[in-house]
Amino acid sequence: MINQEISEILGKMAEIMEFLGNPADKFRIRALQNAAIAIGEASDNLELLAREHRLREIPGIGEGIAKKIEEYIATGKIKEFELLKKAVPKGFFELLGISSLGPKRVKILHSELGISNIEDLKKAIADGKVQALPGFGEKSAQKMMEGIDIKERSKGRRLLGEVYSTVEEIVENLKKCKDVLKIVPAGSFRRMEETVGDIDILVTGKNHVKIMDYFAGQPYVHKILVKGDTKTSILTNEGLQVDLRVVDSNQFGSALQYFTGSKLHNVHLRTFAKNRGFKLSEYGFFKGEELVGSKTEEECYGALGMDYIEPELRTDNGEIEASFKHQLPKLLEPKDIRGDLHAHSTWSDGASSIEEMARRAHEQGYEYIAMTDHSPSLTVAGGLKISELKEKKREIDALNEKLPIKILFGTEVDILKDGRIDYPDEVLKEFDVVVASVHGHFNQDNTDRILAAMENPFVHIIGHPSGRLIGQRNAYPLAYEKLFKRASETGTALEINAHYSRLDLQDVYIREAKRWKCLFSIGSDSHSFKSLWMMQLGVALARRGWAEKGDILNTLPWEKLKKVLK
DNA sequence: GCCGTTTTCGGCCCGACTGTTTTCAGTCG
Repeated sequence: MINQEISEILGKMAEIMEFLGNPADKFRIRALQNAAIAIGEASDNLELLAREHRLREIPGIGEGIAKKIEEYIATGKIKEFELLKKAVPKGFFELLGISSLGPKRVKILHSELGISNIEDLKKAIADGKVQALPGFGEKSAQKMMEGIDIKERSKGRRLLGEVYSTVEEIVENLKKCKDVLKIVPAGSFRRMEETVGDIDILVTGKNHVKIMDYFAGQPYVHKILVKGDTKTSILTNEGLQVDLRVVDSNQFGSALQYFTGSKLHNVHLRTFAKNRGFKLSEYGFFKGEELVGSKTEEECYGALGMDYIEPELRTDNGEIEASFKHQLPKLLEPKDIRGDLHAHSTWSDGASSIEEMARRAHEQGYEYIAMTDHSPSLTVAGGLKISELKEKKREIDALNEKLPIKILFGTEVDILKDGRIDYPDEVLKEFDVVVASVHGHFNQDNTDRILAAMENPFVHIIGHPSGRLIGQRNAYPLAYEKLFKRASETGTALEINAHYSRLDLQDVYIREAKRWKCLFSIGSDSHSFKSLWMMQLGVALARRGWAEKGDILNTLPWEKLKKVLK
């Protein structure tokens, strides 16, 4: 999305300016960095904001950066960036990607040894030239070689759902260390961002050294990157970086607050607090010299006169002000979910039978699960022909007689290229739940197709509305305002697809759609009973979009849901 | 370059770890 592109450019501009090293640019650099992060996490599409001349509503964006953004939207380029790029060696950003190398040292390497890319650097280290530079030594050369190795091994940020079980395993493993009292994963994982760069884990315990030794000695540790009394960083065998921080129990709250971030949330919170005479750090919240909060996060926020802010909201998008005014939403919680409204079975492209799916759903505490197998157009996914539906219905009816959970007769139909649905109305009306999704023609604006689907009285839910696959396929262009308006008018729910590769709608749009009073349904899009747990990711996504229980269809008991769907 | 319960000027979050240093700069989060 355009936000990511612009965020990257602004960040790179800051890096180049640091490289150039003009002292007068010190705070300009910081402003660019702040803006880059703010845009990366902004809950609004920049193109949309620019059109309405509302760019400066994003904290950190002023007149100068707003102009640059408008320039990029209009021309696809930022002139100043094009000029700055000419001032750095070709492999500059590649070199910066190496851990332990920043703009200052890249500059020395370039001016002293003419190093402009990773290959040059490897050679200079092999020749012993880097080690001989003032300020550099044998150790830093070795660090750089390790940094290159890590860069080549790691695949960048990973999907939340892909690291989920790894984090659970590491937490379970750390529990076995008898010096550890409390363990909580922090950072982007706790905020449930769609991707995570590394994993931060916070523990409390008396004997810091023993805990660090225990952690560093585990079989999943491939390499120790940093090891100290309060922080140890390792690389797992799969190339995932895990940072372990140890604090005393009485500092758990302030430390958890700090290590949960986001960076922008913390910077804003500290500035906010500083203006009121407080000083915040991971060791405590202080008013002057007096400690006013440190044991729990509630105590810390409370000391500032604020309500507790849920981790998913800590993106610096108005949550600090809302908390201070006691206007935060009461967020949806996992226990509010009574069923799953999007799941597949062996009837189409799933790996589990309806019975297996239903049994696991019951174990998760659900009252119902909708079995929404594909429709005929999706031949690759074994979509059901009309003639097969009766048999599937009979199976569901039989299972409903013997299982302690209600199985809903559902379907995920295709929205065809012209907006029609690929079952006729007299077939559609037999289903309990109809999810309508776009499964083809991704490279066009699909607003009209989806609007047409919403007009169909038998369509209850628009599945994965934007069609994106994280890191693989961009969302197709959509006029979101039109969709939200019509969804609200027709009572068509928008899906919050919980599958970790989709997470669609995104938090940005959930929040926007909520302003239009749209309804949502959360579906795991599971193709196996083993995937039903992904509902948690969908709940977290909904929370990141400020959604409350009343916004979500599948918080309703079946008897009420049935009426809403009709 | 951004921002405002002290401000349209004068500040800009705070600390750990590392390596190369005799007191600190660079990097990272």
